[in-house]
Amino acid sequence: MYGLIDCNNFYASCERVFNPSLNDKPIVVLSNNDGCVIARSNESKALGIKMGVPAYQIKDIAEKHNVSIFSSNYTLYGDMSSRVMSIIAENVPELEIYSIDEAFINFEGIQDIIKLGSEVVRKVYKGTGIPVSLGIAHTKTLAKLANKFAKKYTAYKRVCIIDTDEKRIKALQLTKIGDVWGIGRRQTRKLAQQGVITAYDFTLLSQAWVRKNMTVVGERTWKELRGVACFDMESAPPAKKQICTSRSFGKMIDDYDNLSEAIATHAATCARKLRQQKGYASSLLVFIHTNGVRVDLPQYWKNTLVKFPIPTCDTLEIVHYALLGLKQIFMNGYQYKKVGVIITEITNTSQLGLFDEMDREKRERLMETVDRINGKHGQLLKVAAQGNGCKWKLKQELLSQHFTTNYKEVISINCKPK
DNA sequence: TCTGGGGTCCTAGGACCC
DNA sequence: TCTGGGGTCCTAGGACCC
Repeated sequence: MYGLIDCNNFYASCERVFNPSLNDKPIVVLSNNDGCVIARSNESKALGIKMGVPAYQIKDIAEKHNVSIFSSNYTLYGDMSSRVMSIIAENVPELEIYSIDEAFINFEGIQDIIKLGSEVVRKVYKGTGIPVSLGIAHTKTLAKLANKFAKKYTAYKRVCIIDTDEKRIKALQLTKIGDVWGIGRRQTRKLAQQGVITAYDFTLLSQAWVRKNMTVVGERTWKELRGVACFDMESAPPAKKQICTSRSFGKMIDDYDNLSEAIATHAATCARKLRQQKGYASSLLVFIHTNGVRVDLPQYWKNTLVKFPIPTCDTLEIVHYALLGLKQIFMNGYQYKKVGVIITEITNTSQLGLFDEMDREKRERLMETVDRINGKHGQLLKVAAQGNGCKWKLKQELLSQHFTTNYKEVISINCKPK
């Protein structure tokens, strides 16, 4: 049996843990640059605030109902996530971290799954203050479905199991096809033309039709909903094949110097992520573009691929090549909105070059030291080309404290002497 | 005026090889 | 008049996820 455990309204819950006065109050968390809504507490959902709407569109409703609005605080959410995950991992036989707020559990060999599941849910809440829900079933897709029921109906007490065919069919009949894991907007529309409205309708289609019209991807979902497992546990996440870092600017940027600082910073971030997975890259892609929404301004979208002579994970080298790429594509006279770096052709070994003159061992030691210091002190050491980022940084006007990762921002409690 | 960021997988079609 | 067959690799585009 598979379990899918998932944090309820994760980002909103994280904000609440350190600010209990927000319990039972509407909260929303915004995307980077305070752009649009990416997380809502139940109270905000009840107010009709939709996922993904631009922040300015909820201004009125937020004022009227006193909604607390936060910029994304990924440092806090990432740290809370690892606390949640480690508590789960301590209590179950096998865990697959699927996203920042979700994990699959393998319950193979467990006698009383509901008992253990309920205990994990309780322990996570007790240990972190984050409420979680658990769905259990024979396939991952059905476990996802069970999880939705665990969240929706309080009678389940946050744990819902689909362990009989009767329950499975009932759950499928109550689920709209678009809410199934793996069925997106496009397929929902296509299926509606076939008269498919619920997940149950979908399972009644012929396998041949599904295969022909929805490829093997759709066929796997079809099988999983019928109780045939197609997705196994993946405990050690496979190394990434590409690593991308990009950001939109808070304000548009038109000069080369600021653009190059942003590119250098993204390249350095990519290099750090690359070293974390012990990889080496052979090329990178630099891209820059203007704001497509502003049709009144001249538009420019461009990217370029830079090949490395020798695969590397060295920040200094990768920043250097990224800046070479930027030089090739930069054009004066445009208002740039977004830039990024994508590292590609990742391998786990580096083939040394015959004419390579760099002392690679020494540089690897340097990078190890940099990573160690930055790991403790939060990106203290930088390449000079990264600059200070004051002109192109994110818009984050409503940021909460880094309660768990910065000594200066640890929560303080005022105790008045009696 | 204002709308995120980081990934994966699959398929079709073209280039190229023997 | 008539012009093979099988395979790999790469890329772009589409679809999906959180």
